[in-house]
Amino acid sequence: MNTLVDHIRQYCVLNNSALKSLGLVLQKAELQKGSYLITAGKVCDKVYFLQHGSVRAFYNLDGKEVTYWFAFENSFVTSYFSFVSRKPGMENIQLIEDCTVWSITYDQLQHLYDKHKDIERLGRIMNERYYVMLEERFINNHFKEARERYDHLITQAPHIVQRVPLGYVASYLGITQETLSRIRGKS
Amino acid sequence: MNTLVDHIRQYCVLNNSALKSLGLVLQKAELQKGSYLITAGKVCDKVYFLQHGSVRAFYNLDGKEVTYWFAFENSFVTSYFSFVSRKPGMENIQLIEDCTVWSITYDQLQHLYDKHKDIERLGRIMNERYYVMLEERFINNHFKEARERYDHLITQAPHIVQRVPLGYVASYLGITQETLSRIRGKS
DNA sequence: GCGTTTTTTTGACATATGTCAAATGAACCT
DNA sequence: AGGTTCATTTGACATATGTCAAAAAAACGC
Repeated sequence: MNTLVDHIRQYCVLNNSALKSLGLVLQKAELQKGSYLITAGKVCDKVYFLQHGSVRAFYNLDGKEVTYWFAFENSFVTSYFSFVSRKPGMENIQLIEDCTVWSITYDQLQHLYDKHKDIERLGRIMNERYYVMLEERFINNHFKEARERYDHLITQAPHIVQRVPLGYVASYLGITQETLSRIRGKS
Repeated sequence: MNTLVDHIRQYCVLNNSALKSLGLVLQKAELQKGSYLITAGKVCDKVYFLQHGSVRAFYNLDGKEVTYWFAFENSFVTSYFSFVSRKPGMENIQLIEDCTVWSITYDQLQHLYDKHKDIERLGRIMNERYYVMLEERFINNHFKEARERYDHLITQAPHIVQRVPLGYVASYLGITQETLSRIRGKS
């Protein structure tokens, strides 16, 4: 759990009482490549912290799997829309590699929010940070050509290309696998 | 200020003490079409609540203005990245119509966060909601064709097409003005 | 109402990306 | 090592969208 605590410290400092409450509810799990954290059509009931491994989130769009983000060690993972709105989501989150995760349920988290102002603050700040990351991604993808998006990816997040099958990466960049293959061939 | 208070009530309930503190720091302003709330290269120091009117946010990319979102009455507006990270941003926010706005500075807001758990919670919940909205937009734009994006826009947010010049809408959809014009011609 | 400016549409053509099918290459299992 | 599966590349062609220039339409000021 120390990796998680270290990670949280980057966002804000929690007092000991908050840390202790958090420690009491966190559940550790080791999961296998290919299994799912969340599947479409269900209400997402947990937030996960990824200690080791990687996952992808994908939609089914017109019968095709459309991967739209990845997460790696030291990040939080959930089906954001579903978790926040308490409605069934459209997304699936699947392990790309074997993972070690820590999880907390929605009710547990709300209880921590009520009980500890520090944790409410942590939630507020984390939401801010994750918003900024999504915004950056949005701007990059929306206004640049496929080639530029790929170049940006290999400089900003080379681990994605290294650890993720090409088909998923293409989908992530919003292009077909063939186009990505051709872009790579010319670099 | 009542519109703002009503709006906030959609997210969560504030106790009277928090509401009073909020009322003490909010500044009202009437601004003219064409003027700017925020310009590129500066650290954004305020969050605005838009009571009347509309604004657009745009980047300068290779000498071209690229509009990437709009806001209308009853919504919050800021240069999210810059406001949160306290760094200069790349974005400009300009009034499309005359506006009535309420504003609060970064320091004032942090002070309210410290003083009132209710307001910390409001911040946390608002961040969640705005994240979900951005995510929805991201998914729509990233994985659908221009035509579908436009159709989605006129059903989900017809006021945008009605109140905003076509060039800005095209940019928002990630296409050129000519392409948008042709799409409209065929519907 | 009339000229001026801004916004939107249209045309001709260039380019980027998608689609489908097949070939190649890599990983995996026994 | 050989066969099987899965991942990636290549080819030929279709289509969507961009670019540049000009025309048409709408909004604006006097």
